[in-house]
Amino acid sequence: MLKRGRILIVEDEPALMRGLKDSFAGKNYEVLAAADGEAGMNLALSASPDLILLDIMLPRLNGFEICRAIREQNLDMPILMLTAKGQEEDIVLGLNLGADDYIVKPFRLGELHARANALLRRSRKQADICRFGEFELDLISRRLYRNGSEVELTAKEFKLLAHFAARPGRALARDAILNAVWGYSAIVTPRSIDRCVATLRAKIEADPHQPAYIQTIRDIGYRFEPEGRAA
Amino acid sequence: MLKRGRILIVEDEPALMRGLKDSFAGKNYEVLAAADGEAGMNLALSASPDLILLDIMLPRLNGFEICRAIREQNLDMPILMLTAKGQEEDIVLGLNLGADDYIVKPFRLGELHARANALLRRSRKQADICRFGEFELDLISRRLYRNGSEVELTAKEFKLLAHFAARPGRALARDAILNAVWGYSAIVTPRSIDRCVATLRAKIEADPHQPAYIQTIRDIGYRFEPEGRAA
DNA sequence: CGACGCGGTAACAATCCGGTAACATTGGCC
DNA sequence: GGCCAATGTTACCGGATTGTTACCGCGTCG
Repeated sequence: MLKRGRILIVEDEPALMRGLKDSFAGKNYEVLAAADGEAGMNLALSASPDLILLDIMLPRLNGFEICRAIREQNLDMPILMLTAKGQEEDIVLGLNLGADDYIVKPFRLGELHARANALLRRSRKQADICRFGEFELDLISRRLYRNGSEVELTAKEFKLLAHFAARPGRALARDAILNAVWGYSAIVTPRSIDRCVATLRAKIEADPHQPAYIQTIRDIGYRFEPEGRAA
Repeated sequence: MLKRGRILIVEDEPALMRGLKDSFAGKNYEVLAAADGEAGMNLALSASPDLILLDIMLPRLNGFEICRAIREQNLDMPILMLTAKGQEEDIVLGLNLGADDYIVKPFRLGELHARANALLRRSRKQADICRFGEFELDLISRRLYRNGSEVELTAKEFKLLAHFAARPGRALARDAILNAVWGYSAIVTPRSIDRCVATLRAKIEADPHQPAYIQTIRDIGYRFEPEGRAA
């Protein structure tokens, strides 16, 4: 059955963790769990969840540090802080570090779900089908069509193109792309990205030497132009 | 002075309205105010604010109805509900109707600001454009347009121009520019900056010998005049 | 077990800044 | 008006960055 989204829960108290896990799993979310800060950080970076529920007082690495580290990596999944620390300074600090919402224990489960949904709703902006030029990228069936006929993509190519298509017109830094598509821990040459872009261009560009969709910005990275190059 | 964003406050209690207005205006937001639901709805539709602070119990049209109506119009500015109704059902209802956050009176002003900032931060990522003269500098797509047609810039030129555009009308010392644009540790001739300014002028000035935008201040550095030279 | 395809690295080629140097010009100051 | 310092201008070169090709390891599937 199709999941509504992947949620990472970082919480060290076993009872609460179990409750959260069950309640979100019961609502048909895919749940990832981490009981300490380091494990949470690793999962956040490697599993690219759609939402993170983040406790603050955690062993090894606290929630504030995790939050800042995630944002420094240019990852922008929503973060909902979930903690007993209800002082205004803590709330302000958490939100300023890049959290999107902050809820104080003890909380009502219904409210938590509603807040989680609100965050997911907003980030889920991305439609299931992206159209650009004469192409259709179907994120559900993971297929790309050009004027109705399929263009076969490899897994990496698809992920990269989906990343591009979700960020039309924006200048994307090479390292940000590497983080998002390859994962933070991937130890790959910066050249891998060129290579993947090259194969993608070969498949979607009319003239790969004059790319209309995937433009390179020297010294920066790439930019995806859904309407093709205006020039 | 450049505003950080346009906020619409819909609140019927005059004292609270005044407090909110002052506190946001003091933080350099542009504030729109509405004292009843209908006025709020009209402003939401016509003024396209970047954020709406929405009371629920309002004369004429309540906050829930406004929220739903806005979302039905496919407007997606963030909505922060701000109300004395702290029952879980109300919170869940508000969030499910399309609100992005919900804060219960009495609230702490610092928390409200932090939450408003968090919402703006997320939605603001969409556009960051500096205008000057007939130019538009898009910091997101990293492009410069003159009357709609693109002017190609190199990485250094772009960085330099962005630096200028962010500091309109100010005399900028040469070494300060070097620090900011080249980096504190760059070991370059002071002439590099002239060179880069020269290429920039060649691209944006009508007559590079009579620069209107990038003026040199002898013995000091340069000054960027967004409206062109008054003389 | 072999073939194949994906995805990565390495090596090479082409390009493109961007820095320096050298010279021209300007402007201030006496 | 002339000298000097600061800036504009031009030409050139080196190196970093990206495109491209070739190759290889690994997992999958027949």
